[in-house]
Amino acid sequence: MVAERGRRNGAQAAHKRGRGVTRDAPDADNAPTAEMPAVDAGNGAAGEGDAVRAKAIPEAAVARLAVYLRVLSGMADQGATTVSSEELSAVAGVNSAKLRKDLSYLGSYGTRGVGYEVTVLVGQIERTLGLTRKHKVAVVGIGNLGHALANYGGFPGRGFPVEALFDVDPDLVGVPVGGLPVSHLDDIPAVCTERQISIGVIATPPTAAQSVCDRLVAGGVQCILNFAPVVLQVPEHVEVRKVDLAVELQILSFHVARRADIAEAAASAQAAANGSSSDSRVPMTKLGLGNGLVERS
Amino acid sequence: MVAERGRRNGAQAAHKRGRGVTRDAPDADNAPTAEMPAVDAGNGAAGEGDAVRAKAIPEAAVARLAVYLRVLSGMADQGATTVSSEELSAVAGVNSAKLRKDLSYLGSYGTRGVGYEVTVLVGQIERTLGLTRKHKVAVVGIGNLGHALANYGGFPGRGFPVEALFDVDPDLVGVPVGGLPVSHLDDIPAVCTERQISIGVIATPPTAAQSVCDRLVAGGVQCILNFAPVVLQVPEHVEVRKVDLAVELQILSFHVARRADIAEAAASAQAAANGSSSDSRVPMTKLGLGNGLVERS
DNA sequence: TAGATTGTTAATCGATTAACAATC
DNA sequence: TAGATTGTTAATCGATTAACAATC
Repeated sequence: MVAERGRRNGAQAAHKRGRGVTRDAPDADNAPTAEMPAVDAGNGAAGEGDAVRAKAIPEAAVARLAVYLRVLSGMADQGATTVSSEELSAVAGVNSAKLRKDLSYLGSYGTRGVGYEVTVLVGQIERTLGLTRKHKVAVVGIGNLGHALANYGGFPGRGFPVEALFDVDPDLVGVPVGGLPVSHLDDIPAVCTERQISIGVIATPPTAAQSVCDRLVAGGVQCILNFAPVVLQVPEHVEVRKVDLAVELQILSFHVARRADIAEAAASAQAAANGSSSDSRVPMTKLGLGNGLVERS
Repeated sequence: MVAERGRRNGAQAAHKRGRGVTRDAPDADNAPTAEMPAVDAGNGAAGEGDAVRAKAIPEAAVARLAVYLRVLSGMADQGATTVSSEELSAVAGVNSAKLRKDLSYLGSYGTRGVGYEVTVLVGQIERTLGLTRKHKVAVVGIGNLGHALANYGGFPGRGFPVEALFDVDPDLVGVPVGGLPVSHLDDIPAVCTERQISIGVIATPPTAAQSVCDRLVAGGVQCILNFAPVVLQVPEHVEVRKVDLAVELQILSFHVARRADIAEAAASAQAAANGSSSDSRVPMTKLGLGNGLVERS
């Protein structure tokens, strides 16, 4: 029942990620100090210039940087040359202070009284996100979703070329999908090593996911994007992101239900206000909605 | 450049969500104490079955509840009847205190010294997530991804039946996909209203997304799951979740890059330690991490 | 200089988690 | 009773954001 030793629990990392920074080394968590500090401490206080970037950009900020990048690219396409934090934050849908703080992780590329140069910002974000190099992708599980992913035009720019496809189905092996022939699951380690795949996308049924994950790791894959509804166990050095459709839908379901509850409460509160007082024991207090909540929307 | 009035910015909400709770009732937040304690103190264990749920479950906790539910269902299938927070948290990959706190939002369904009854927990989580009712889903954009989603077996259980499909392509309209005929984008409001769709899934190209979103909202859809890489503007009462493949990949890219930097830094620290000091000038500037002091424009 | 906007500080708010009293 | 485990408290940690000095 307990996670295997020597493996890191993907979900845990993911959850921690929510809270924090640079969560890849959960151990390094309370003592992140294990190896990094050695490096940092290496050049002591002087060490500004160093791999400071690597230090600590919160995961949430990284995700937002990717959004800013997209917005900025759009602006650049429309000929914008300069943008203020106020403008950019409005379009990206974040607080402008948060935006400036996020951008400050990149360094100091704005001009007071003026704003940011769009192209400079684009370049810096790309650099920080490591988009100046290519990351080869393998898609495992060529079902509906895998098929879609293999053909996906959405892999941003040409920075994430799909260079390997895998499936168990012998009928699929050898068949080209999106111009690339499908290989067998058994060949994952060899093919990934050979083609220098750095990102593995798992689009298999849940039962196969862990085994596929293990083979990807054996093939030297550094990061995994997991669409299978399972909590993957991976070694320390492997980063997992999870996209879970079921969870997304269930979160939405929760909100629908919550809203229904609120409406119901409002209705019975209304009823109560309309006269009969015998039911006063029920709704308001129970729901803990005492405040302006009701009339808000 | 600024978000339209009367609309809420999806991304902003999403980001806030990361930080927070039930943002809709910010008031009830700091003073839940005002009324609740009275109630709770009053009957302690009583009044559970109720809409207490509406109070304040952090979004992050909701997402985890969905994960617990999946794990518990698996355990139930394997015949488990009871589970401790320690076991469940290990499998779900979270801290056990966090798990207990999350479960405490449901009410008090454990037995000290024993643990939780699996079936009870499953039932309570389902109730809280609103899974006791059906949520009809519409998929808009029947391209690769939409196709996959329309056929997706992954929509959990039968709680999220796909009951409408839409696309702009006249050649697709009328064609059944996964047994359901595709309707035209223009019919979104009418069809959604008629079929009582509560969740809209947007799988269109980014340019079409906002307009599709507006029509879904016009059709009375309460929640949107957005796969298009755009920040959607929606009215207050509509909940948006976003799944952004590009952002996921870019986050992974960041981690690959960071790791490379760390390795490099470690290497040069090593080199430095080994004697020669002349190379200390290289990596720092090269990485452009000098706080931008030098090359400020 | 006057106006604008950045970059940063510090206050605030929320989420995580160790620890433990309650209690089965 | 002794052992186990929950539910909750309080300390801690991190993320958000208003506000403002720096400065273009």
